[in-house]
Amino acid sequence: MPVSFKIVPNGKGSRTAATSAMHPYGLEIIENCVTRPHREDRLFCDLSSPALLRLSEITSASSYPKGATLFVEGQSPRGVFILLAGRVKLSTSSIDGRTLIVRISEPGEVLGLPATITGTSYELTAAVVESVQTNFISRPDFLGFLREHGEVSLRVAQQLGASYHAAITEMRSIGLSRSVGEKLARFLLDWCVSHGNGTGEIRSQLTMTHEEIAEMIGASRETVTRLLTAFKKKDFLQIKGSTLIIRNKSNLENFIDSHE
Amino acid sequence: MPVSFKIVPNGKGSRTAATSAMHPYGLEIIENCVTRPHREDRLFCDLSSPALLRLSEITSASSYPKGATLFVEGQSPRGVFILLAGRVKLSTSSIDGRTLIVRISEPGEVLGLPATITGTSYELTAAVVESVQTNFISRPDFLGFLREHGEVSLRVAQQLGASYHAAITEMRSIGLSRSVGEKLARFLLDWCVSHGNGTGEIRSQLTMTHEEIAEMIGASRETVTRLLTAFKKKDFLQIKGSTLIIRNKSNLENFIDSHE
DNA sequence: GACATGCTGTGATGACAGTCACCCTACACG
DNA sequence: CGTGTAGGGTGACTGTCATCACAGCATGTC
Repeated sequence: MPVSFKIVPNGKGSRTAATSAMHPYGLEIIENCVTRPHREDRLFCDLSSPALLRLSEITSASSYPKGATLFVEGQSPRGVFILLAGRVKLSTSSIDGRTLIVRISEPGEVLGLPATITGTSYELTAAVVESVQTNFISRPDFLGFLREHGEVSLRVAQQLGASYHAAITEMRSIGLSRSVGEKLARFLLDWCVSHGNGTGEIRSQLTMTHEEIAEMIGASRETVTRLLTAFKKKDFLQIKGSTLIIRNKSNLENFIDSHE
Repeated sequence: MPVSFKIVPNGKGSRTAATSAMHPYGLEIIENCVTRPHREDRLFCDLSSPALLRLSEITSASSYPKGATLFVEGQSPRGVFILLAGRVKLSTSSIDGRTLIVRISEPGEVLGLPATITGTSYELTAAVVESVQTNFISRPDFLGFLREHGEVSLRVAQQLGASYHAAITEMRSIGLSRSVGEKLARFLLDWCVSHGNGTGEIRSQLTMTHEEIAEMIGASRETVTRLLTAFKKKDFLQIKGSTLIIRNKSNLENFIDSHE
């Protein structure tokens, strides 16, 4: 299967266009890399041409519908998935079905990297929430590639470092909050930073159900509902359809600080 | 100052044989380090001699007394610390002084790696709890070393992957437990796995105060005290001085499962 | 249209655990 | 030897939040 690797020159590139645009084939991550510098997706930008060539040989594209799972917690690692389009929910769960959503991955991210590198089982389950297109690289191919092209290992390490950082931040939020309200407020502010429209704006699409939010912050669905209405009453925010508008960011921040 | 790097020979792999057998594709790092599978300290075993030589040039030894801090959360990364002796508490804290202990590091581990690799600020604070000896490598030296010796980057990546894995496990435990009792039980069982005497024994030194345990599992000191006495009453465990004896491991495990 | 299904909103209830308050012991240290 | 400090133990009280239960309100589907 022919796979092309575009190297996109530095450009402005509206962020919304980047995400909504479809990525039929190839590692257009490169494009995302340039337009969205803060994402953890620099794995394969700017490689030497032999490396890119080899990469194209070991990469295979595939798509998955909503509801599919790329891999399951505990499985031994088959390889890495480079997310080209769609969104994937990374979660872990206990025996009784309680679930903790660790992250919602977006195009440009690489999934399954830690497990593939270390050889230990996948630590999370990757479930498709919006149908996705991926480039897959099998573990043997990937490890071979890293050995041949040492430069890439460093990138991989950086990527893993960033993931670690994110995990610690998440732990802070879950472990150090006094109340669920605090966690929710933190979550909403974080969400607007990463999914807002660029300039630190306060309006963004909230594409999750209350249930899912609850699973992200470790609370019950009802509590999330109640807290959201409480925030609305206090005029911290507004919700129109799936659009979340933070009306009073500093109040929300104060709310966090006041109880901590 | 002369610095020696011990190269650990292949050990007899008892129950770890299963895991190490799953890596047929080279990258023998994991296999090489069969002896203590749970420690993340493989970074510099078995390097080529030029690499070792270079490493000795950029490494500087230093010691710190109890109470000292190697680095503080939020600082920009100066470099990595290789822990030779002593123990270090890795924690994060909120503005009001509440603290979450993420990990107690032991000899062989490398501290500050994610921040040094990514260039972002240290995500944790490293405080000495038992006076330590370290080998320090400054960030520029370390990055230069990685560029020169590509093989090492892969090890670094594996180390980071392992750290990520540990962080996720920690998050699971904190985020998915229904009660504090559950978290404590999990913590105690984990502790005995990593600090027990080898063969999965059920007796180990518990070198932390109730306060510190509380900070590890995100609970209050009083609750930890009460739960420990409750566990004693139920004859799950015994505490003599600083020795913890799990008297009934399966009961403790059942206790976890029953409420989950 | 009838029906099922998924999401949101809300009340009542109760348990868990954090907080405050205090006491006790051990141990270091002048 | 007294005194200070760090750690452990316990009771009383209270707030938060999970749980159950059910009721609206969309959406899709037959």
